[in-house]
Amino acid sequence: MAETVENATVKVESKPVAEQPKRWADEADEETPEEPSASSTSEDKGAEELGVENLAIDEEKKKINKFLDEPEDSNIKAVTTGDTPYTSASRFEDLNLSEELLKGLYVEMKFHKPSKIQAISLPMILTPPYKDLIAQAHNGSGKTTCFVLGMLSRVDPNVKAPQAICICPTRELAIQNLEVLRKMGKHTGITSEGAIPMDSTNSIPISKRAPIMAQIVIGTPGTIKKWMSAKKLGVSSVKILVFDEADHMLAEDGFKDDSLRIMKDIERISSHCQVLLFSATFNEIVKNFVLRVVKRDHNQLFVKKEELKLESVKQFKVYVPEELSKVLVVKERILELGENLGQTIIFVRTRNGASLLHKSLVELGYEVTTIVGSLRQEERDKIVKEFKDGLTQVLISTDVLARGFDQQQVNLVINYDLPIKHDRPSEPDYEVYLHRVGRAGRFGRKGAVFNLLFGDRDQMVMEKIETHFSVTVEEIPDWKSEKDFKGALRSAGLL
DNA sequence: AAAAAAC
Repeated sequence: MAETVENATVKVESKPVAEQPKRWADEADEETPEEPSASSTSEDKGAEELGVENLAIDEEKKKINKFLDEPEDSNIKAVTTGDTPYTSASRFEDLNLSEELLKGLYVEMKFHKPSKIQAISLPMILTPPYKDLIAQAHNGSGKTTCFVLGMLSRVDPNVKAPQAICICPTRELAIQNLEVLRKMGKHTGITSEGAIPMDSTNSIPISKRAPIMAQIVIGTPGTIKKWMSAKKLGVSSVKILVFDEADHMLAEDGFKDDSLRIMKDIERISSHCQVLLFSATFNEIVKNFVLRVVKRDHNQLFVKKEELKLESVKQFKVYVPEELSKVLVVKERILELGENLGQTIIFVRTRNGASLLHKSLVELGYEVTTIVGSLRQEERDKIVKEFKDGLTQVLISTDVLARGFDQQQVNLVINYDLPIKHDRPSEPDYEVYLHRVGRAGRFGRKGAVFNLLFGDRDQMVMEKIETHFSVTVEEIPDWKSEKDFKGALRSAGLL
């Protein structure tokens, strides 16, 4: 009951309604609360229902935390091992944060209260004995705040040495996380540094640099590894190690080797290092591996894959008669209609595809920018900055931006190509699909995804995606009909 | 017939 009152006060804001970001906290008000009986079942029964029996945790110590004070948490399942009790934090004040950090949260970040995942995970992160944590939560639900706040809070401001390291899959994500960290930690005086590849022109080789003194380091695996082996990044004081997009960081075809190497090197030198693994996705294979990577006594938060889709983002599919028709759909339907709907990201499968689409749209008179990993570093930074500053409306991207990229004005995502497994092109890459969808609808905002489909393979891949996430993706009957597209945007709440 | 990082 207290929740309701609090939410009501939270909603008072001076911003005009149209601009006001929709928060998960608001979304929760509209959900039907979980039936009381469901949360009062015995623990054993609860464990079965939650599907934790196949998780590699100490059976004797297994314990389910239901967080009864947060009924809207019904779709995040918490499993703790050991006897440490955790209480969900309904307010940031419940977390013993410093005044400086609270100021960062309220004044700089303009947060009111923890989101679901923050309420559950932060006590787990911040309570001794600082157990490892594997945390899954919806796209745009505020995972970054969990680990950034975790790092800022656990760092001792008086120790002038690296104490927290965060590893991300792309330089864009590392930069973004560093920006969040600096904003949130503005009043704390805690120092930070980005360990990301630089253009050779304006960078000093690491061998000639002084050792890193920053208290928090956020970067990409290659550069972190390089700094460590060059003995410029000392890890003896590191007490918290974060993997953002952890499923990808520990996937066989991701950064598994680098990540394990870094983790082992740190844990060998720094004895009590807490490891945090965050992502919106953990497929079964990665999940099973990840559970073996963390220490025996750890905490877990997972979401069922059927519940991962974002309710606020409506998905559509449209069949086109030939591959080339996709350009026309983008141009004549989506871009012309989408002009005033916020920003758009168009995902393509290959760098070459990105370049071809870019040329076509520019020839047709559209202003678009394109980002791929092969661009020069400063060029990448410029394109991302322009998009984040709202100077560009439409961004073509490979999967370099599929994960984590946070731009609240993105309302439209176009899958120009569906994400597929590179070794089995008839198999969708479900995780990438979900991450791409998650670029729209940040923090519960409205959004739409258009999947452009050509041929039997696309149809099959799309069907598999629908089955996997138990979602029906509405078909737009006629790719040439402006009316159909308008109807779609209207039903997505964008028009 | 991939993208990412970085060698």
